[in-house]
Amino acid sequence: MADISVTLPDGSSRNLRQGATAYDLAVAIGPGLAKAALIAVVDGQEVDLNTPLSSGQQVDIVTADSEAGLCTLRHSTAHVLAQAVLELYPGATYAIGPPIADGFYYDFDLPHGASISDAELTGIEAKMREIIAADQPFQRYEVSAVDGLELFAEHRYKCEIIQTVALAHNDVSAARASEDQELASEVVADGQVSYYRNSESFIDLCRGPHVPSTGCLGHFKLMSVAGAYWRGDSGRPSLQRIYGTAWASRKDLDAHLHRLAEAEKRDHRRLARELDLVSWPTELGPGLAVWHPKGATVRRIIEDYSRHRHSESDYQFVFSPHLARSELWQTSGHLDFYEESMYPAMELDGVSYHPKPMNCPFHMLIYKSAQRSYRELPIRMFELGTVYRYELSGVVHGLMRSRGFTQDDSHIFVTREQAPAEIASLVSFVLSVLRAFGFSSFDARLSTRPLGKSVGEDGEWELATEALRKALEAAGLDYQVDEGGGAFYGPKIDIDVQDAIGRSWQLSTIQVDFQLPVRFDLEYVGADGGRHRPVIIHRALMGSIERFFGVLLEHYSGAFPAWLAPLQAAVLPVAAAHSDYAAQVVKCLSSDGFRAEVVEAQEPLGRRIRAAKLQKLPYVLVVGDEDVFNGTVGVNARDGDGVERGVSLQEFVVRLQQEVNSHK
RNA sequence: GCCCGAGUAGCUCAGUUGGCAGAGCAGCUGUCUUGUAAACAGCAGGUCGCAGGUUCGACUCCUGUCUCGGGCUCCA
Repeated sequence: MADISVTLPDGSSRNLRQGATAYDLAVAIGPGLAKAALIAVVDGQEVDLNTPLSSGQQVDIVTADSEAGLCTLRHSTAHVLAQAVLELYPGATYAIGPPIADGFYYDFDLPHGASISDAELTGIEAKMREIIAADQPFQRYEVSAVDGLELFAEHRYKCEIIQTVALAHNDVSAARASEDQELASEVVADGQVSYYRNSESFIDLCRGPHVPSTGCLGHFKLMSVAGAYWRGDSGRPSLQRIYGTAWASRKDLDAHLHRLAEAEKRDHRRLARELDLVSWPTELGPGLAVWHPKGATVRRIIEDYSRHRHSESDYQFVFSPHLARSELWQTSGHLDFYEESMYPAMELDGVSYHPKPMNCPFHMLIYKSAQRSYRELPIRMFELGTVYRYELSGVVHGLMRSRGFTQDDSHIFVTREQAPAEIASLVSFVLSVLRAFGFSSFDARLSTRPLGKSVGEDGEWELATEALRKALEAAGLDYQVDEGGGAFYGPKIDIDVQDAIGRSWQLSTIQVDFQLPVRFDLEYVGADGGRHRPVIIHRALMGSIERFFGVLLEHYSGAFPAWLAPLQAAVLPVAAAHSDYAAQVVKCLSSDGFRAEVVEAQEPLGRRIRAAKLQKLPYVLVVGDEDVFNGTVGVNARDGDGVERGVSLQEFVVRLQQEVNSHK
């Protein structure tokens, strides 16, 4: 009876009748699996469940438990979204709708440039639920590109995709190098195109696979609507993009929505206001912030720590002005490659000046101020240098993306021979400092030469790129390669940290530069008495102090560890009679270098404690009659459970000191 | 820069066919003198982002503009 045999992931094999599909296999394995099955992976390729199997194939039945299954679920939900929108908005056309992290989106073009408002999402969602309740099958068809063009004749974006794919088929190498890979992956690649039919009236161009029917879907929510350029190109039409999230179960969906709510609570812009750290008066303009005393205290501690670490590691501290003659930026190459991000020139006494977008040229001039010997190298210059960059108005975002920010910027001048070892030690220095701030998970990215927008010789670029690669490998960091993502003057490593809720933030960057030494004609005298060109390594560790502060704020959700907290302890007298003693406690703490304040007994104790808790202070110390008599404090720790009465002041000081020293 | 959305008291937000501007919290004053997450009462607080327009009359409708938010593109 059984006339084909397939292999399962566990290595076992199973016999099936001729013509059996992947779904039949799932049924044969068990009813639970058959019910949960979404797609199959046959010999490494994802296919629909109704795909017939043949003998000798390796078959894996995929459920929503796996990443691939979840992606399919999201992709299929995107199709249902398209079906709903096309039904609800006659004349609308659709572009692409891929799965993304946590969900999916679909891009639409509405007739007469109409737009969809957030309020309309409810109606679209309702229509989607109707489609899901109807349990429509996703049926796959394959046709030639020519037939595809006819089938989707009314949908210009689909036609464009088909044409792109047809073109790619004619010239495979061109397709590989082109930006159209993502589009090509929408359909099959052998000159045929595939599409799916859900109902009489709805088809969508798609490579697939899809879940068997819309009834497999349902745990989703439409999140937002936004503009997006067709194929990500600001020169092309702007489409309406609807974002949604979709999960395998109600529970997963709820958990995701809960995470989003938690993330919103940690938004640094919200916390900055609630904790009185930073504000953005509109009088200043977009992307420009002022630091209030509490925020400034945290910032000062961050900067002092940075100075301390740099000092320990043989950096020399330098300063430079905020402006320089435009010729300097001409020499450095910024006006050729970076001008669109620079604040415009200002004329003074017939001379043109630009505000600085980077600190490097100044450090070049410092290097050049004397004849340098190989004995001096490496020279490591460090500056907390404030730079100004013209960021597009739509991208400024609190402290994370601003128009004025301070870099913890270093330029390290080395010989070619010293470069690899220096880079390797820089990577470990960077990681060590980041760890001191409580980050423990990192991702790195190696960015290579940007074609067309860079200077220098291929050989130099390769050498530098290799040195960076080796440093990453030596540090044991996982990294991805961003082809063409380098700066105009050299390749770079970027290091991202993951915060407490798993989000990634780009902070550190290490960039090798063979160009600036040439542009500024930098030299050193070698052991051979000859003149040689040094190599420069640009390095920002926190990147921008502003962004770093914002990331820390979100990472800790505003509850800074004691060493960073703007106020470490509030001292609360139970009644006015204990006020003098509270002042003594504060004086004692202050004299040991701690940050503490009395909160006088104008308000009931409970209210003052609540206020201190809302400010997320590490410690609230309550002092009453017993404490005055015994020289003790009542300790209410932010992270502890309950309160401790009668702790001697000395004991508390020791405890706080340990906490500060350990950065916990 | 582009698409969409939003700007009402320090903060969070109500405010409909266009007709005198509202609440809670915060602030101030007074009373209360308090032992671990919100005492009580009163007061004050506004060119409804800004500028035009429509209207007898605009927070409300229209236009422009600024700022903010979500995206796109870009990036530390």
